[in-house]
Amino acid sequence: MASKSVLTPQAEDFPRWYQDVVAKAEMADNGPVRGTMVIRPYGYAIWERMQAEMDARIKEAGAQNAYFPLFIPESYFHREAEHVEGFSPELAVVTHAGGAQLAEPIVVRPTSETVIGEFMAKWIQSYRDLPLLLNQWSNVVRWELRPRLFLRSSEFLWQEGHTAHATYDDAAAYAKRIHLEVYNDFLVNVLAAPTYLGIKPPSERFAGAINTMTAEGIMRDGKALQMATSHELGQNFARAFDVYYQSEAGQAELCFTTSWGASTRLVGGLIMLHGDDNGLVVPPRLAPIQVVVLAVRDEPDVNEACEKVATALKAAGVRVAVDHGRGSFGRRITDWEIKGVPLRVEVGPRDLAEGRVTIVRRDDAQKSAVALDAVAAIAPGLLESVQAAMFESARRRLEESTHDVTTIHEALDVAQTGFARLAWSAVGDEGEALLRTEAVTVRCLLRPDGSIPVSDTEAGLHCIVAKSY
RNA sequence: CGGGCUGUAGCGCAGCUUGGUAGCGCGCUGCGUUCGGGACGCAGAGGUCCCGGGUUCAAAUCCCGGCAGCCCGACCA
Repeated sequence: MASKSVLTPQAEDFPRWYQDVVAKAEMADNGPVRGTMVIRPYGYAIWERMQAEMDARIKEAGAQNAYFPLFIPESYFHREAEHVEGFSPELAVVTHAGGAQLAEPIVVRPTSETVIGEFMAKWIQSYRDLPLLLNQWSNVVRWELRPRLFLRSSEFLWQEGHTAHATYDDAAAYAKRIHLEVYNDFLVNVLAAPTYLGIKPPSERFAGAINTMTAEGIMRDGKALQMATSHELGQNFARAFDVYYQSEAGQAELCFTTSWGASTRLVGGLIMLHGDDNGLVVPPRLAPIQVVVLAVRDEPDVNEACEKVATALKAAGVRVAVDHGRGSFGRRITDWEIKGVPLRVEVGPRDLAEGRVTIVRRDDAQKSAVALDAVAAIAPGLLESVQAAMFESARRRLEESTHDVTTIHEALDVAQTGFARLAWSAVGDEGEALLRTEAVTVRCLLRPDGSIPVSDTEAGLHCIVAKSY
């Protein structure tokens, strides 16, 4: 009867806890090839919810979905010097196909700036064709040296947006719009993930970008995770792929491009941001299953009441699952807790005799007795309050884990367990080098009021320094 | 690519020192009893002991050579 913990406690061994959650919540398995990942139905359902929420916001921002090939000619990568230098070490390259060696090796895309640049050049003729706003949902391959499920797999799923604009200002404004209206809106309102929004220092920029925006979240072990990123590519890729347009004045002008992405890494972020010693905790607006209706006993009366509650919840727009399977009640509770379903409705003969059921919140384990007929009316509001409480508690953790310091050495100290915030001018190249000796990096630069700078050369910038995934 | 470690049932491991019938826990199958916080009994299924070679009457065990994986660093959505 007595339950010992199913998962390794976070405080004992955080990485082990993470692996336990991924396995026991049936989210993913390691694939047969090193670093690859099999995403199981529950993990994929969560990703599909992320996709749906982000896709709607991307379309709202005016971008259209398209699809470009997995295979890219190797020569494309050599057209942008920084890009090839940055990505070469992690490319998977096809040298043989159809039983023969290929004349030119084919790269399995690590990202698609190059191939999309090639086609932008074809499609853009006039200023009337701009801006061109594209997005694709795809898989990409990066041969990482130390893979971890969801956080850093050799192959991962993501969306990558690619846009072309007539002016620098228009490109910069669009990249920022995506960062705020797609990513931050999703992170705050769906994932309940507070982050620091800022720009990367030059050393951490995307290979080929002139400016990279990031959203840096804090995980429960105090490490940072980049949750999404938006790049201003300037004219670098446009120049490499001849993306010109004819202006109103009839002149040939080079476009300005952007790219931006969010990946299945967010699933790993979800686990480490909200998860506790009992498993995953999924924010209600994200959850593929928002409420599980649980029969205490597998008996006709109880099952009938479960179906009734579930039907009412569905009618109220709630995503619901019913569990009147066999097996002990305790075991089934534990399983649903590990999966992080926000609300559990327990239906048992004892409560039922009084016309009641018990509702249990996943986030704080609070139980309340509710009239059978009132569940559907109460649940939506309760889900919203769980959502709000989860964001608030994550926001407080972020705030309490961030410490203002003045020197690099203090920053190093703080970064062992959390985030250090200090003047960017106090860091410099030597400071960054020193931080690196302890696996600490500058996560982002931001203005004192927390807003996103235009460039790293702005005066008076702060920076966030931490260990990261 | 440097340093440390490990390959035995689906998963986690013992057995190896001292060679001799392949084991334990969890999981899985069947039946029964259970079910308000990981239930229990009984009966079962499941193995190229990472691969190749050597020593030996006999190798999971000893020797040689491969291969794979994990952890720590450099890289990274």
